[in-house]
Amino acid sequence: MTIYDIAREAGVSIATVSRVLNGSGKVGERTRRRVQAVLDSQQYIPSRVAQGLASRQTSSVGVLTVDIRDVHHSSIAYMIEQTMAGAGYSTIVCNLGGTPARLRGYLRALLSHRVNGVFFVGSVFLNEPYAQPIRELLADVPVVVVNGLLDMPNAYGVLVNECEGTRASVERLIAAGRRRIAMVCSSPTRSDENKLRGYEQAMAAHGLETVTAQCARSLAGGEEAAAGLVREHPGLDAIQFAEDITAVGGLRALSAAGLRVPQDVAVVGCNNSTYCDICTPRLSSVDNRLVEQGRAAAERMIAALQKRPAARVVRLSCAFAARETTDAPAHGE
Amino acid sequence: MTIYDIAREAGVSIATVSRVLNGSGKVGERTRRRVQAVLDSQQYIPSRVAQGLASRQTSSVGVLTVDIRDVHHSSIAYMIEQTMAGAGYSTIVCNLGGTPARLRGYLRALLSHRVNGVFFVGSVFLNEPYAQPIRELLADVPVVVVNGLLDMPNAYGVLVNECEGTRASVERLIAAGRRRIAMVCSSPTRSDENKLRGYEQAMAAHGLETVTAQCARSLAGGEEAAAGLVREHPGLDAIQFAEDITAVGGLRALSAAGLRVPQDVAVVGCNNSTYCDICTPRLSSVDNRLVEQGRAAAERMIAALQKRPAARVVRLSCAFAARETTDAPAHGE
DNA sequence: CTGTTAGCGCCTTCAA
DNA sequence: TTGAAGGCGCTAACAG
Repeated sequence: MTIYDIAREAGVSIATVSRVLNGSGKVGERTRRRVQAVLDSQQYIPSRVAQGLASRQTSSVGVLTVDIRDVHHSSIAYMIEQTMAGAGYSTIVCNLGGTPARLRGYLRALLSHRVNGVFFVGSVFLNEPYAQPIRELLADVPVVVVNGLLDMPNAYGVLVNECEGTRASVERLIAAGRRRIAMVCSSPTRSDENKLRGYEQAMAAHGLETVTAQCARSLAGGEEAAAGLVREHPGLDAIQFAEDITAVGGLRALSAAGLRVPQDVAVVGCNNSTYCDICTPRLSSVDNRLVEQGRAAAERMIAALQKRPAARVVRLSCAFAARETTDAPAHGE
Repeated sequence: MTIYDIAREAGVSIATVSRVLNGSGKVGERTRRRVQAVLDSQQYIPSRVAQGLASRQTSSVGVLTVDIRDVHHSSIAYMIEQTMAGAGYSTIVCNLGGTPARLRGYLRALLSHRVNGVFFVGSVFLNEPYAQPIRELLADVPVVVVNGLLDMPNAYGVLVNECEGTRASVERLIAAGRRRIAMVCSSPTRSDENKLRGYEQAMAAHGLETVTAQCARSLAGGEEAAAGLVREHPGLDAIQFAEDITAVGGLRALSAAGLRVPQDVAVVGCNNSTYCDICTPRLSSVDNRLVEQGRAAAERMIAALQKRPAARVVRLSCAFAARETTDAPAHGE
């Protein structure tokens, strides 16, 4: 079924069919209705492939993510897909894995599909080994990084103030009387750098000594890190983690070490994921607004695709999700 | 940059360029090398859009899922994407949500993109409100259901023996001395029906009375269900859940009711997801092999795409992931 | 082994 | 307002 078939049956030319199909150009009311009737009765589905070839509009976008099994990434990808679908775009998802090795391949695939835009989920993509191929290959389509901004003219970004969010979280711990607070990072990204900076600022503001650790981004990683921390820093009374999953691991280690949470050690994660409600005790977490990140990214992309003017950067601020691993807030919060 | 540009620069015709591009037809070694050189130097990326229009091979597939944020679905989608990518296909994902309302729209979008195949993740798609539009619209491309089989000639499926897996799990509980075992289902799907059947078979085989409950597919749902169960069935000593997430909720309710797990009540989930290691105590779970499901589905699709003969159905069997919410296995396992 | 030539299904001037 | 005609970039006979 092609527009030729429709045109013949409606007794018009394909140009007219095309016009009613995408509401472009002037079409007489009568002919429009006649054509539309045929369109409906035939259950006609236009070929985006042909449309794409002729107009360069493929109505598709690509989403590059490290691993969609990660709740963090899947919730952003979900919002992107839903929002783009609402605007008539289909979403191609790519799971890159932990290294940039397959990045070029995926970008070439997306380009060969002539996607109209590309999303990058996560600040890893700001690292040079990723950023370089991106700048090199993606000069002609809008690019939006979720939680970051690439240095290229066609790039847009949504930035979450994780530095401030973490600072506020640590300030909160301090306000609750915690003094020996450690921070555990788990990935070499801008995002983690910002969180760390927030932690350092809060500690510095109160003249407190910092204690930091690095670990693998996994339950076991967080477990090890926390175990090491409490072993080497006996008086520790709080730990701020850069990820919920590592924080959950931390919870396990603390429990194993005979420490009570939050009485002896308070714990805070980051991402405010489902994990927070699943672990015991329920994990308090810095909420970096994944849902809003995803939606904002998609909306920014849509604006770019429609060449609507809009800010290059969308800024979001974190919230704090208080649960059971931190002290109840002081009076008046 | 098109094959015309390449052809001109290499001093050959576009047909030759096309041939070396997809290794079809005979091409002299010398010319092949010459063309290839130009291809490389120009960083040429063929347009799958044009290829798709000319050959109907778009090198893309669609994945319909209820909600990719669900770990269950995302791990299958992940495996599908990775496996398809390995075969040169891009994956378009669609999050349908809990009702079939938007199904037709998504199918039309996929069809207009002329995807070469479609995956359905989850046995919900076997329910008639879903199955009907699928049969109606998807007669011309291979369709594979992950954990189910649709009744149409071009459909393939991977089936996990969840009935048997659940039966084995319950048998295991019985072998450990449990007698008053309840089962909690959480979605109106074939999958849950099978699990329930397995439970019933095991109970019947030992002349035990069944106790079943239904709940929302969420932490709170499982929590409520378990709370109700222990309230109304005081002697309960084990609960088999159809999902990890509801089992985790159950854990919370049992703890709140002052019951110890597994001493007083043993608990088993299903899916063997990351949740199992995050909750406390760690959840034992029926492992329905999500990874293998995803991979098998993709491999089945690839076979269909290449018109390679292969079984219409791939059958997988469950395993059991023993953790802390069930008794240690009896000697000799 | 290589080139010529139709399409594939649709968009988009340009005329009428 | 409507139609005719030339691409878009590539594949696939069909000739040579």
